[in-house]
Amino acid sequence: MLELKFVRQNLDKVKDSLEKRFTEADLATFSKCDEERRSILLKIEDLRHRRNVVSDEIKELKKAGEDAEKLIGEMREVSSDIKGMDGSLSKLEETINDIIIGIPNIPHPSVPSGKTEDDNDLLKEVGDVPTFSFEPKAHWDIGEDLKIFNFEKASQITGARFPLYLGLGARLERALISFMLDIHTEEHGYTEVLPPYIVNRKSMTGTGQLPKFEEDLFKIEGWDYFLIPTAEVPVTNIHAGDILTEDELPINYTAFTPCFRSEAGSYGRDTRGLIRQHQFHKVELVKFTKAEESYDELEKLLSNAETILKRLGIAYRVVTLCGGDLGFSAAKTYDIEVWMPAQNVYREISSCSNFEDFQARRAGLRFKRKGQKGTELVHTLNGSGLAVGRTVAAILENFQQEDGTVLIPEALQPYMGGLKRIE
RNA sequence: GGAGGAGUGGCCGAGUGGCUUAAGGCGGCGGUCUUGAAAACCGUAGUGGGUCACACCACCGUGGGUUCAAAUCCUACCUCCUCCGCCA
Repeated sequence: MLELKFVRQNLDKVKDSLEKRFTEADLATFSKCDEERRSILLKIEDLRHRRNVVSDEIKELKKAGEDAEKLIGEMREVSSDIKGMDGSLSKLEETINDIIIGIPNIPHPSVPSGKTEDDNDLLKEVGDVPTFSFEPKAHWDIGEDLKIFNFEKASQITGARFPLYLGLGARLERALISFMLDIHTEEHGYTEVLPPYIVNRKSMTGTGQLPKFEEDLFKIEGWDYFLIPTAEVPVTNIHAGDILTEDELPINYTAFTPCFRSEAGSYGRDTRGLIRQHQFHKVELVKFTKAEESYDELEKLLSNAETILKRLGIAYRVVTLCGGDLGFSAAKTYDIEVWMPAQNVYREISSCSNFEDFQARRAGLRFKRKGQKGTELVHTLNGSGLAVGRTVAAILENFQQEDGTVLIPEALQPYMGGLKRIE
């Protein structure tokens, strides 16, 4: 959420931002209600001040044993006036809040303009795209042939877009999770956390999934709880409402969790394989930093996520998302896209974002600077490190052999009990 | 699920209608002393809104209510703790 005062004083910037994102917000209503709110607030505060003063007088009169009925009668009216104005005030505030909570973050100046993913800026390409002497198969065919997953059974158990890993498939998924967590905790200095997989409405609002994107979430019937679409939500909310000290920052967390997404509006897209599922696993990286450090930390975050693909030896590229492709809460996002030989395309496998103080303001994430009065909002960042299912898909496609077997990347072999090949 | 108890500033903790615009302590910050530090002492300091700066307003888990006046009374809800029951 943007600061009320910022929106009031920077309407042009907000308009530019909305244009860059190809989205809209009712700024006219905002301005109108904001003005009204301030004039009413002024009157209310005035009346409250009067009430405070006169209440003191009443106290004194009563103590002196004198009659205070006249003043009490007067105050009775003042109080009822206040109550009436309070009602219209909260209505205005609700309207203002509804608008402001629906305004997306302001993109960082370095964010390229553009409307769709085709307009994203290519930042770099890393690793060699493999060449095959045969027609490479799609990962769902490889996996079904090796009997390491079975999508038909999964949809029999639940429905479309759910995974069922078997044998070495399940083992591969588990190996990758440990592999990723070990690198991030032992080499990159992240603290491992295991958060709840179900969160309340407040947490979802804190990180920006709500109120705008409720249709993308699975809601628990009979509860105001939701399945998490990413570990970002519970992990960022660990410090909701906290006032941290300067020397606690930066805080780096990594968490493995399942993720649940309704994928509303994506019917017919990526219907086969592990790319787009209602349930998938992800190792997430989350950072809390001081404002002046957040963009350096974003570069570190990106490089931490890249390390996983480098160790596995899979080719990828990094793009900077354009304004139109940028997520609601993000000020800047890098996507890591992994090479998928069967489809001959790069597919998103990680998204690394700086939210600046946008989530911090919603969730109340603050810190105190040494020797200074008052508190400051922290900056929050997160990125996938990496999406596990998509990594499995990438391994299967990139390391497939002509005989249908799949070589296991050397770095991963210790996590597979020394196994070198799935056959 | 049943029965009790509790939620107050960064932390601990006092406070049952107006001498509390939240006591006291710890921690923080500034200073005195010291070669330096510690200790001791003095001072300063909650969070947010508002103002050039003051003034002023709000905030004691959350929302309603009573009252001229609410941290304090009523009410609903949330969270935590203890005991009992059930359970991976």
